[in-house]
Formats: sequence, C-alpha cells, structure tokens
Amino acid sequence: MDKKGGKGPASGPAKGKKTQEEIIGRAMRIAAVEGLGALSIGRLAKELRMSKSGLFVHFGSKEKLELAVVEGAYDIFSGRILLPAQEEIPSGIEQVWALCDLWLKFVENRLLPGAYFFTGAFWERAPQDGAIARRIRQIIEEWLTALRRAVDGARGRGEIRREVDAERTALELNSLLIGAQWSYLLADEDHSKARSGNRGYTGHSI
Amino acid sequence: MDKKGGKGPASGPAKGKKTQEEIIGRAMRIAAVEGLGALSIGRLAKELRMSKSGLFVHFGSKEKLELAVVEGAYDIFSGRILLPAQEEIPSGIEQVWALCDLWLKFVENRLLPGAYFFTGAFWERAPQDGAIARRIRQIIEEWLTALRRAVDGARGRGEIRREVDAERTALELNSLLIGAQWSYLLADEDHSKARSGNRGYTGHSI
DNA sequence: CCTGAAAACGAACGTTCGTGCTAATATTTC
DNA sequence: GAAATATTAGCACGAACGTTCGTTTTCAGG
Repeated sequence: MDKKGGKGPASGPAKGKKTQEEIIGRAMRIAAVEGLGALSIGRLAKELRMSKSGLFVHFGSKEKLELAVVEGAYDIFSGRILLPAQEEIPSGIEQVWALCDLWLKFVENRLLPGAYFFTGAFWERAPQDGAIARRIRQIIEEWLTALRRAVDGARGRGEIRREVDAERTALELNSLLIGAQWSYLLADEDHSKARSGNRGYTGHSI
Repeated sequence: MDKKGGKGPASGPAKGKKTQEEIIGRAMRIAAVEGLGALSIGRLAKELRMSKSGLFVHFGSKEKLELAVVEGAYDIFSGRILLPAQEEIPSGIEQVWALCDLWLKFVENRLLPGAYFFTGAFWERAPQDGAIARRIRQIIEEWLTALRRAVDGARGRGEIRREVDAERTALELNSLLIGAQWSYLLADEDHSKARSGNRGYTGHSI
C-alpha cells in the first residue's frame, strides 16, 4: 500500500543514504554558523548542486529535515562531549571539568557544529512550539542533567562542600559556559568581517 | 537635498509620526517574543490593518525598519535600566545590584521588550554582518561597560576586594544574568503551550 | 472653499519559500 | 541481462517576501 519499501526482503537498502548524510552535514554547518533559520531547501540544493525536489524527497518535509539536522548535531554533541566525559571519567569533580572543557573546546574550534549549534537553536526556537523546539529543550535538559549529576557525584565523594545545591551549581556552570560563548561572539568582530569578505569559511586562522 | 523635511517652515510636520511609533511598538513586541527574524512587512501591515506599501514608505527599506526597532528597544532598555541605575545610584556595589535587579525585572515581566530583545537579537545577528548586527554589538558593549564601571567603582570604594578584575567580574555577572534568562525560557514550557493555544498574548496570567 | 503636501492605498514586480506531481535515470536483485 | 526499486531532475503551484509605482484619501494653512 505504502509507496515506501515494504517488501525489501533482506537487501542492503541503498547508498542514497550517503547523499542524505551529505545533506545533513552541510545543513549542520550552515545552521551552526548562521542559525537554524538560515536553512532553506533551495539554498541547500544549490550548494550541493542538486535539485530542490531531489533533495526534498529524502525528508518529506522541511520539519523532518530540521529534525534530522538537530539529531545529527546531537550525535556529535553526545559523541564528543557527553559520552567521553561520562564513560572515561567517573562521576565527580573531574567529570565536571571534563564536561566544561570539552564544551569549551567545541566553542573555540567552532568549525564543526555542536555546542554552539544548540545554544543558538535554543534561543531561536525556545519561544516557539513544535517538534523541533521540544527536541532542543530535551537535549538542553539532558546536558543540564549531566552537569548536575557530575556535581552531585563530586558532592557525594566529598570533593566539594556538602551543602552546595547541585542543581543550582549546574545552572551556574552552564551560565558561565554560555557567557564564554557570548564573549567569544562579541570579540569576533574582526573574524566576522573577514568571513563576510570571502563568503564561506577559509579556515585561515585556527 | 534630503527628501526629509528641509523646507517645512513653522508647521507641525505630521501626525504620521504617531503611526510610525505604533508600527515600531508593535514590531518591538513581535521581535521581543519571536525574534527579529519574525518581523516582516506583510505581517506587520496585517496586524496593524494597514497596507504593506503604506507601512513601507515610513522607513524606506526593511533594514531601516529593523534599525528603528532596535533603536526603539534601546530607548526602553536605556531609560528603564541603564539610566535609572546610573543616575539615581552612585557608582559602587549598590549600582551593580541595581543594574542586575532592573535587568532581571525586565526578563521576568517580559511583556515589554528590553533585555530579552537584545539577548535574542544578539544570538541571532551576531554571526552576521551589517548595520543591525553592528548596532546590537554596540549596545551590548555599552551594557557591559556600564557593568564594569559599576564594579570598578565598588572596587575603588573598597566595597569589594581590591584584586578583583572588574572586566572579568562584569562578564561573569552578565553570564549569570543570561543564564537566568536561559532557565526562564527552559521552564516556560507550560506557558509556551498555553500561548500556542490561543495565538497572541492573553495576559491571563501575570 | 480651495489648494497642495503628506499619508495611505491597491496592484503588480521579481524572487524565494515549501511542496507536490511526472518522467527519466541509477542501482540493486533475481 | 531483465525486472524492480530507489534516487534524481524538471516543472509548476500558491503563498509570502521586499519593493516600486501611480492613484486616491486625508487634512492643515491660506
């Protein structure tokens, strides 16, 4: 009945999957630099030298595409920040620093999406409603929970004072991390000008 | 030379000025809630029951309109946060708290634009270039400077330890304030749902 | 009342948006 | 190789975008 597969008994489905990944990769880079709002089917198709419709059918709707982009960014975020800190380092003060350090690394490099992606996406979509806004909130909360657990672990081990509120401390740490991004963006004027001069990223510094 | 005024000997120029202010007022409220990107001539015209063209001529271009909106928000921001704290309270620790308190007041009320407007606008436009991005950066820097001066005053009076770095402290205070907004937005899920249910603001709570 | 400028309007412009079709290719499976 | 399926291109749609134009309404000053 459905147009989609259905039969496909035991086969490896396709290598159009690779195209899909290329699309998402490009979309993530756009969104991480210019925000989710800068994404459009037409622009993506032009940059990838595809037709709009050819690109479109991979996702079925703009919202699905955006969701796929958010999920892709989450995979990076999770694989490069959350999991490394949580698996390689036991819950405690060391893990708190690991989370913060890895997070800051992402902001500084800024070539790949990740932390900056979600900070921007959250400010952009938080006041709205819909699947994307909900998913982003969920990811942000997962991040805050990771921070809180690590702080709590440190408290339980006696690495920090017993009377600190882990929840509050996690929020304050998060604030400082976001503030770092803030300062980074603010100081970025020169780089911003340079970037506007040769559209795209040159990677000529860092 | 300029198209504007010039001649107009002694006459009261216009009451179209009032229209202009209504447009900007409405635009500020939209931008403060949904972001600068949510502004469009067509939408504004529809909400104000005007024609697009009739609205358009007041500004001459979309960018001019956006600039006027930013300037209007700055007037509020300056008149309700910066000036009250700086004029009524001498530079020192009290002024630091006044700046922070007034700032938080704006976030909590959130009915009128102001602090949230610029936080959102900054994240949205910082990576771009152009007149609006530049103006927003400038306003943000004025805010940080005000914070730094107040902290510095407190240090000079011996209200805080002599060895603190005023610049750094100002950035940290700013981080915590933004973090407060962050938490506020994150906890706003219910309110957000309610708002999506009856498009527009009802003001039925607070 | 008449006049002339300011202000608002309605229609259209070219472009881009997201989204559907249908037909032509690649690619995979037998 | 042939049949089946997955992937792409081409074209068109309705809507919204910012903008321009020519016309009409409004309204203060003589």
